[in-house]
Amino acid sequence: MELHTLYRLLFRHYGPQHWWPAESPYEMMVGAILTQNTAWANVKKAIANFGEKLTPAFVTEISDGELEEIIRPSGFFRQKAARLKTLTGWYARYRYDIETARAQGTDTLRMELLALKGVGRETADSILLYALQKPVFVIDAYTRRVFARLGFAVPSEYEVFRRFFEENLPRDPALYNEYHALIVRHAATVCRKRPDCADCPFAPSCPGARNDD
DNA sequence: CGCCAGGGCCATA
DNA sequence: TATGGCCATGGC
Repeated sequence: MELHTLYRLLFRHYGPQHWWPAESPYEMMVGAILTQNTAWANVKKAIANFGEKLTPAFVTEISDGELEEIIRPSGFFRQKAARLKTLTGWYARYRYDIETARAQGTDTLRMELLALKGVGRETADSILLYALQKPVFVIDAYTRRVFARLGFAVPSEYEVFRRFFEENLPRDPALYNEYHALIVRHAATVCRKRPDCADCPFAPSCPGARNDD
């Protein structure tokens, strides 16, 4: 089954997902840090704790301790507070302006993000795609799980798996955006809770095997 | 109760 | 390259 065919099945089944759920590019970046190995419900609590003050200036100015208390519900709050400071420091290079950052080349932006302590491949790629609208396909645990279950030989190397998507799909950020969102929607809110896969959009292609992660 | 969630860093072999 | 320990909260 081709990648784009699987995308159409997901889209037909779940419809548009309107990702990333954030009111600004900066809020999106913050969410990318906070959601590291963390349920989104906890991230929402942390983001809500910012109130109307979720801005680069605010995060830069408050103390580490205060920031930690705000994001506490998202877990790993000490390291994540430090990571937010680091990421915001990077954003300052572009005067906290998403269009200024976006004018920079994708490869350069990716290298800069990966150089930050606390920003790994998935976080970097999420920011590149969802905040900067760059054509980068995001790989996460759900992507591996879903495609392993579909019978794909999922590469152990992140970059290899990412290239697989980017080389077999049109170079379209909007498509990558929707595709990844649909994978998460499928894996996190339906497939996981219904092992019987009675209403699986991939049926009968998806064997529904559980020994895949 | 235990399990685990939209990772990443670091030490170790 | 590939594991394993660690970080922490909250929903189920």
